[in-house]
Amino acid sequence: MASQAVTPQSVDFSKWYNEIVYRADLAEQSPVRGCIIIKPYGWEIWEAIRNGLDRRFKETGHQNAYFPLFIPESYLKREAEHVEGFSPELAVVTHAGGKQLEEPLVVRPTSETIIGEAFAKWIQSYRDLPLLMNQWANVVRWEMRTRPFLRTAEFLWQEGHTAHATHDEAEAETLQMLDVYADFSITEAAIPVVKGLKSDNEKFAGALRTYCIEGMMGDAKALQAGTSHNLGQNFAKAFNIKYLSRENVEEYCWTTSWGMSTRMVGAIIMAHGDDKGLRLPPKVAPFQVVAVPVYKNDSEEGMVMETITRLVKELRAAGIRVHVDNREESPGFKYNDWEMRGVPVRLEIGPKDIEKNNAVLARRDVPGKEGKQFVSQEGLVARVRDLLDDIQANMLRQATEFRDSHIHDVKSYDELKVVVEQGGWARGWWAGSSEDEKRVKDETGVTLRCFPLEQPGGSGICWLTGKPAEKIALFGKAY
RNA sequence: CGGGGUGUAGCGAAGGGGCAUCGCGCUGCUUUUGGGAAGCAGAGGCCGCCGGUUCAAAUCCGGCCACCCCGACCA
Repeated sequence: MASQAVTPQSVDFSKWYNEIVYRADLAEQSPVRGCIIIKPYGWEIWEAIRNGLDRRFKETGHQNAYFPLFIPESYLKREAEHVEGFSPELAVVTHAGGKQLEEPLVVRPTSETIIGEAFAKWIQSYRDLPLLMNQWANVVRWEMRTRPFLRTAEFLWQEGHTAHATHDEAEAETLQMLDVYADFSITEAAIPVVKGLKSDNEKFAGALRTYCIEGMMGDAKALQAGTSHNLGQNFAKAFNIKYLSRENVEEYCWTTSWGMSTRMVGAIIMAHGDDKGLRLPPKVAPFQVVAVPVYKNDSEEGMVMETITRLVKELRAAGIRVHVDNREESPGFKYNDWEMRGVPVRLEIGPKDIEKNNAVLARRDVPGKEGKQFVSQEGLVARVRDLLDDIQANMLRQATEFRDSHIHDVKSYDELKVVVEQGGWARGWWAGSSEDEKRVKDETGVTLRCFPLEQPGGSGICWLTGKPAEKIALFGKAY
């Protein structure tokens, strides 16, 4: 009866996830395998993510621009590691205008190369640095296995691209944007992500270092929700991005790139959903409040709708996103429907409430009668606003508690295997090679998610190799 | 690309040579409505595609295509 925050035991996520995406009307399948049609309700969640990020980008001095969808194949080939990393998943255009093209065009899987080409022209002097750009775009990666939002053949994202005079400036930028992602995830998406450094195995093709934020989903699996790369001088050298220094010496730039995608919509679904459906954090919810009228006949309908219209007007004037559900369905149906769609607060108004000048508020994050309260219509706006804040904070708290109770310290391979069995992340001292990582993946299915930036200090013994280790690493199953 | 499976109404399924079926959903009307309502009347089909066998094919045979699940890639 009572609906709990999701645990691996309560929901079969593989079935739950797709069903919820489609039933909640976030998206539907497209004629092309692995692509999705994002429907209005899903799009508005993405827009909330977009707005949250874009505001932060402006605050950190980045400008938006747009670069072409098509990239000459030869561009990709200029950075050896980059082309090797992306080749298997490229979509390539060979014909256009009724003719075979002289050089095939790649549909961008990411834009480092074409933006690098532009940067090379734009940057002459140290006075042009740093160059801080961002673009909102779609990219295509022909993945073998896809899931709506979490991994689609085409996805939407923002990709930031910057150029700097020194390694340290580029590194500072990389870490700053990682902080931006973490701040957004925690304060708006209510997902307590871990900031970390990727291993060489998992880093971006062509990068010096890749940082990431990892979130724990409701099934205790890990999802990389954003990445920030320090590209070193690799792309600068491949694309000839040079500047003349104050000392009149020609130098290669240091570049960065960073991105967050529509995968974040999937992260919000997976991190917060329960067995009744979605639970959306108020800050990203398309509708923060849904008003459900309750009435028996036309005269009651008139009275109820009059009250609702008045209250909704007040709520909207206070900047709260409200939807009025006046469909010809039973109230019970609507309650379940909006719970499934994850609306944080439901406002019920019926004749009995109007008699007492009351309203009913039900919160999505607290299940059943516990979450339902009868309140006066006086001061409703302030009450709803407080309630939304409380829900936002409570959802972050729930997700944090869930995450922390599913991270386990391990000192041996056997202990790690127990964690894999139970579900969760294993945290332990790590001093292993890429081959060791691959072996662990083959044998258990878990991968090295990241080296968290917050390290306890000191040193220890690697749980696999027994070698002295300087760093703690997180291992977990990934999406 | 390997192994397994499925294609019949918008969705989910039954039917295995002889009128194209059922449930949900959809449309209309009526009664309902404080936690997923009910009755009546309707609409909706290239039975994945191409070929073969047959008086007759959704059904049997051959080929093809698409999609799903499990492995190798990934924001």
